[in-house]
Amino acid sequence: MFIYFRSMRTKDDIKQEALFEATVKLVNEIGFAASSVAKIAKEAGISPATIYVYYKNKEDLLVSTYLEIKQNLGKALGQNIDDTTPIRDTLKQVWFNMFDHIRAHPNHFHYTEQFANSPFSSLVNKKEIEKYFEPLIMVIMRGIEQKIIKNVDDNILRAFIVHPIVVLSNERLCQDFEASPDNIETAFSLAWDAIKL
Amino acid sequence: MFIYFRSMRTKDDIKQEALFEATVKLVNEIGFAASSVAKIAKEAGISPATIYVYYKNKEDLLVSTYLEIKQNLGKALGQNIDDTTPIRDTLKQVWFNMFDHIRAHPNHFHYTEQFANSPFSSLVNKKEIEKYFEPLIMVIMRGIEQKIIKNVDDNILRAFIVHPIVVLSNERLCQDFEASPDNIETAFSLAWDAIKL
Amino acid sequence: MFIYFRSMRTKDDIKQEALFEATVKLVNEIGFAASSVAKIAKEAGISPATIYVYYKNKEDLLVSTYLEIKQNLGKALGQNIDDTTPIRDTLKQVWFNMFDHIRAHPNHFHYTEQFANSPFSSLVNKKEIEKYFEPLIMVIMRGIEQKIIKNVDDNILRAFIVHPIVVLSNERLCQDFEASPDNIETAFSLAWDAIKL
Amino acid sequence: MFIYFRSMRTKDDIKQEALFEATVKLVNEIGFAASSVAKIAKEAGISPATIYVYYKNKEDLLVSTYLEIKQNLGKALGQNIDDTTPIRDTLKQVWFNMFDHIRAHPNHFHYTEQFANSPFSSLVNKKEIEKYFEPLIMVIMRGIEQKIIKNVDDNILRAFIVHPIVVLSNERLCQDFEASPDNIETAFSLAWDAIKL
DNA sequence: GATGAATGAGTGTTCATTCAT
DNA sequence: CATGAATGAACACTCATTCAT
Repeated sequence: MFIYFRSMRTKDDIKQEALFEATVKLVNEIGFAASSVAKIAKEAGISPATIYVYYKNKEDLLVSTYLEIKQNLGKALGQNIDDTTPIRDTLKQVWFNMFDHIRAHPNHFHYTEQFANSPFSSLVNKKEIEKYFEPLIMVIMRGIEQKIIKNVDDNILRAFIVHPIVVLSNERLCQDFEASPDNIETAFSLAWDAIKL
Repeated sequence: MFIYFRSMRTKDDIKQEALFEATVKLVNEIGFAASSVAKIAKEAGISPATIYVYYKNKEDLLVSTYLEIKQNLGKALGQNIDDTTPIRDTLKQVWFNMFDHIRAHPNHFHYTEQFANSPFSSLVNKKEIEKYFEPLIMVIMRGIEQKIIKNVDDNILRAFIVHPIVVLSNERLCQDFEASPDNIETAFSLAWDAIKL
Repeated sequence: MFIYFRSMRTKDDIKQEALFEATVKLVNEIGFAASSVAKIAKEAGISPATIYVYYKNKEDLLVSTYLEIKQNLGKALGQNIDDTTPIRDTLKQVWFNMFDHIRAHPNHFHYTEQFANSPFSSLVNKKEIEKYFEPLIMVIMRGIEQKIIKNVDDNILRAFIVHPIVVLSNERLCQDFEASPDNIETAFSLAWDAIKL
Repeated sequence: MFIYFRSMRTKDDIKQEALFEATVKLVNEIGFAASSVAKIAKEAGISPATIYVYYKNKEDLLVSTYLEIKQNLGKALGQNIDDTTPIRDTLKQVWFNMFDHIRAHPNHFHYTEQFANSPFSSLVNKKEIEKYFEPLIMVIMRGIEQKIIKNVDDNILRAFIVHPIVVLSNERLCQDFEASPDNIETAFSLAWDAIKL
């Protein structure tokens, strides 16, 4: 009976998963612009026509893949966080969560970087993406209220508490950076110095 | 006859300049992936075949355009800087130089952002690019030596003293950020807090 | 159990009827060439695969639809006709029958016009179609025998007593023609003048 | 020098002519819907990509081909006509002109029939086409004014004086009709009987 | 130096049809 | 009986690049 259920696992899921992995892998290997439908299909071991059984078109495939990755990242960020912990410790936890997640899924991260600079980028609802990162935003707001964090423009704060992680994780920008716990901790202390009052 | 030669030489330069502008403009308007040789040629008012008189191929055109922009940025960064000024003031000058340059040439900046995430990115010699930014690097090194700036990994320092400008200037990342002198000054104070000892 | 079988048979008929209507509707709306199997199936509310339960292939579906329409037209033409009525009155009755039928089923008519100019046209047996129009042909032959109608080539007679109706009913050819009873009667008088001795 | 001029005949014209002929030939042989860009290119002995050097897209190729044929037909219709000839004789001349032209270019005629029932048909300006047939229209109007031709709806008159030619020339509609001078003359006499007062 | 013409290779996408369920 | 899944073949079209002039 168990085996029956396993075999019932619809081909849907298998193919769709293969497509997701193939898409991410190919974008990592040959870049976004060069990742054609035909090549993705070949990598996934299916016919190009089959992609259109699962997705409306290429855009749908790429955007869906992006959203899934972003959602997973959002989930990972909010782990092991509670309201009772001091602001600094909470931010540090988020900081490490992000580094850990990116190191565990480097090519997922690379995919999002590529996607964000592609023409498809404008098709995703930024507000919806931001939803995934609400926990982080809330902590920062609490810090401002408690006069622990500088009360400056949101964008500026994020440029120092979020983007440095992105930059340091980006192989293209920081080719020789070793993401050791020490280095990550050091980087966080700079970020904290930047935003703390 | 002399005039003929003169006009021939002039024409060259005009064409090459037109190509540069057309390339940057088109990448800004329709994105990197959609900027085909044919469209660039049309925008520049020349035949696609003529591009191959000036550049070996499309890659050469795009990379050359990138390098020229980067070189100009490097030059702009080093302006009004001398060894006698205090480290903080020097860095602040560089910081404002960069903001001013990006605001004066927003689509040059946008081009480099697009280029950096294209498949052509890997073709440029990073070391050569870094050369353009030597003045900035020297100042930071002096700061470390003088125990004014934290003695940490290069990449980390740059993530806080260079990339925040890039992030804040990127319309996609900071859609609603107003690059007012006040905001830029504030952002610099955070950057300085991050790296100063 | 009995009811079950009944409902199964009914369902068949419903599907086939839905397919007929969907085919005609789609050809009217998007044209013959653009009417794919997938779209017809969607319009009929069934799976594309189901079409192949009822028809051998696309060609079979389209040809069958054509033949059914033609048969209905043939039946309509022969209504209210008998041998005792004078030739002219009989022809006039047929003439009006045809106009009435076309106006009652404009998209059936449009379908046949589209079909006739499609690659599938050559697949239908012209003789079989002609069978449907035997009554009309018989009247004309009687008219010739009775020396009331000119004794000329069949094709010529038909070009004046049948095709004018088709032409005048064709929206593409006669965009601004109003098929009022007066106009139809007038048109018939021209047709009669053409063929009468 | 003559040879020089001959060799100067731009490749343009040769290819464009080949494309015209290939398009018409293919539509005659396999029908409008089945005439793909690739097949037309192959028939013309060029690469599919080359078609896009001469025409904006498939639609442009097909519409241009149609317009050229229609224009030629229009020119042919108006030959050997003057205002002094009696109405009937003039119409007869036009009638024969049309038959002659269609018989001289049967596949040009077949192409227009196919085109008119294609989705591209709606893209041509009907008024512009009608311009080509102005001479014929003028003669009919003169006939009405002189009370020689019945004063009825334009569409009706055309259904009897123009379309019979089209019908009789259409192999699909009149498979076994022999377009002998006698038959054409006979057909004209029916047409005249239809429209004359 | 400059280009119009030409193209093989590729693009994303839809097609009619089959088949296991 | 009915269908979701799957696909090879075809579709219209664009690509970067070459070459004769």
